[in-house]
Amino acid sequence: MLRPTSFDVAERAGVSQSTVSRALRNSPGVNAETRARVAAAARELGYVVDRHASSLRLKSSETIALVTICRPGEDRSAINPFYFALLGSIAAATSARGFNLLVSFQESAANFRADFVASGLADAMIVIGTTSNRTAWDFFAEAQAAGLGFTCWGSPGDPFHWMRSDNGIGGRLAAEHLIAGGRRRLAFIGPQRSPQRQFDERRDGFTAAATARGVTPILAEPPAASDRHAQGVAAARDLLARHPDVDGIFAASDMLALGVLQGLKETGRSVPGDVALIGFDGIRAGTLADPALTTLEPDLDAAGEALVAMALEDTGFRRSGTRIPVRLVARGSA
Amino acid sequence: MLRPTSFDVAERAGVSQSTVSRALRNSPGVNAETRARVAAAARELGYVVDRHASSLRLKSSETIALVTICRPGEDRSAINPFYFALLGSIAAATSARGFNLLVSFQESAANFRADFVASGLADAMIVIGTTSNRTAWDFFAEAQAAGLGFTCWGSPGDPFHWMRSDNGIGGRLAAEHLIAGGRRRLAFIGPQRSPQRQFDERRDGFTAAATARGVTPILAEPPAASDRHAQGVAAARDLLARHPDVDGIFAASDMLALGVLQGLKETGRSVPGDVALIGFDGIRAGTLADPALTTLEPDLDAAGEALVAMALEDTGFRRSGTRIPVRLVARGSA
DNA sequence: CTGAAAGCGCTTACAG
DNA sequence: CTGAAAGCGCTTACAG
Repeated sequence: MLRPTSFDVAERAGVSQSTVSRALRNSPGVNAETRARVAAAARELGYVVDRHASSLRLKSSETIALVTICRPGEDRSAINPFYFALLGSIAAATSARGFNLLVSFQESAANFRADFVASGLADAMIVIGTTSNRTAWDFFAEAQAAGLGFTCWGSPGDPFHWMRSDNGIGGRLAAEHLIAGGRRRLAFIGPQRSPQRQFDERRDGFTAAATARGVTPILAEPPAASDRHAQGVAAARDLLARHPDVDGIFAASDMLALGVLQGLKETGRSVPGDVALIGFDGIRAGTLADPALTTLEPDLDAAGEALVAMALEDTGFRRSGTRIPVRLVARGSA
Repeated sequence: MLRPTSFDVAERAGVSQSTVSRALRNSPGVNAETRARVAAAARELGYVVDRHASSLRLKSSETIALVTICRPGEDRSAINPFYFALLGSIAAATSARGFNLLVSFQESAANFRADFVASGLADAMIVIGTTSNRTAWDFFAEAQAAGLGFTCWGSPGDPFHWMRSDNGIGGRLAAEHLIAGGRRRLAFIGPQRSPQRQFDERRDGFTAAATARGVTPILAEPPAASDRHAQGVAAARDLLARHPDVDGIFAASDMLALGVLQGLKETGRSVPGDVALIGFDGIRAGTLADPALTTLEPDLDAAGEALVAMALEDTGFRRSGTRIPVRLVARGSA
């Protein structure tokens, strides 16, 4: 018998198929002794409930679909590790509820898909990933408009149900930390025209806090490049060429900051001696840098839990705009 | 209408439900005009085939389950990035076949699960992840024995259907590269008693090639620590204390190598000046190190494709023991 | 080329 | 507390 059914278990336990179902689902009103006999029969046969039949009947699959948007043509190993970490925390939150996680990496029209809930495969969908793939975000905006709802990390705003870090506070903490360390010639390096609001929020929090302390930061848009790291390298070179006296930099993300770090070294600057540097995201690679990267670290466990909770909320009621707390982790670079 | 069914589409298109099913599945023998009318009706209603009903009927879910074994208590962001990259390439291979990917991170008895295929949720299961969690691998060995088969990356051997890198060749390439660079006092740093064979293979390939060239490498077992990076730091300190004249190190993995790099710097060694260093895995963080890490990089696209292909093979016929090619990527550290 | 009908394996309202 | 039966939404053999 390749795959036993509940009828096979019923026969072995000497009860009806309905009783097997009730016993295995821990429905109330099943005799304890009967329940035990059914459990034993199921174990002996290696019986496992068929999830398709069960989900079809219950109209609920107890699974979350997670879409991670990538850069077109990007190697999978080049995906920003922040998103892998977020994926991991979403997986943890999902499994803590006994849910399954369906994962999909999408980058172009060739593999765009937003119908996981419509097909019954998942009860809710979460979208995370690079902010730089506009085509992808446009696709998901259309999907949302067509009724294929989802919750996302760090979105452009209103049409989406979103969640993001406490970016403004993170920016403020960065400014305070740099100024407390005696830095006065500050710069922010980050995308200024991203479709997503998070970078703007980091910049604005940083600028406001610095300005309040009498410092006006330079704002630097990183040049276009293959990825954030390459952008960081180039941005550091440009910035130092134009403003050789900069002594404190806040980069909008860790990958960008790691590039900036390399760029600084290449232009002969010591970190943190000549220039103090702070990133954002708390990715593991930051701890491996030399010097280790000081960063703003969002509480990823909270993020995963909140994303899953928000996604599972009935479509009618979703609290959009949840903020995930961030903390400054001071390491070697600032 | 919350979720239209094929009956709704049938009514709108003025055909029977069976015709809708045939038209949407591109079954042969459907009039072109009928097919178009059905497609239009489906589009207008936003109809998507219910995958549970479909899978139940077809007895195939077109999904792969991927289990990633973690260290107990390990933070999700601390998972070795090699496994995230492998996850990404498995996702790519899966989606290229039009399959879905169910992802599960497991670390202890609290969340061990191997019944994805038995429950019909997936057509096949792949297991990857840390070699250091023996409890987990024991659990999966039992599952395998109980008939819950799977394909895994870098396994202990015979009871499993496995696939791994061409570790022996990688070890040889490392030895050749170090010796060609003039190094003579070589060491291998890596687990010597791992339940998995991969580290042994890397060591043996390295040792054999070095010995053939008249060099006998020192073999160093890294001390126990929270993760590979921490092990690497400690291992470098130990090794240099005992053998101060070592001038070439091959570390069994990149995370270990990154730790060794830090340990070398802490003991005042320059890399590659005093000591040349080679890792294994090709993780992204290696490119961010200072100096960038020379490494043996497996072809992850091939690995993902092969893992999926092998897992999907009929249970009767599985070619175990496929080898994934590796290439030496020379960067700054050696 | 198309339709009526059986059946995939469950869950649960209904009856006892 | 337990059983017989309906029905979740598909796919496809069978009949026309």
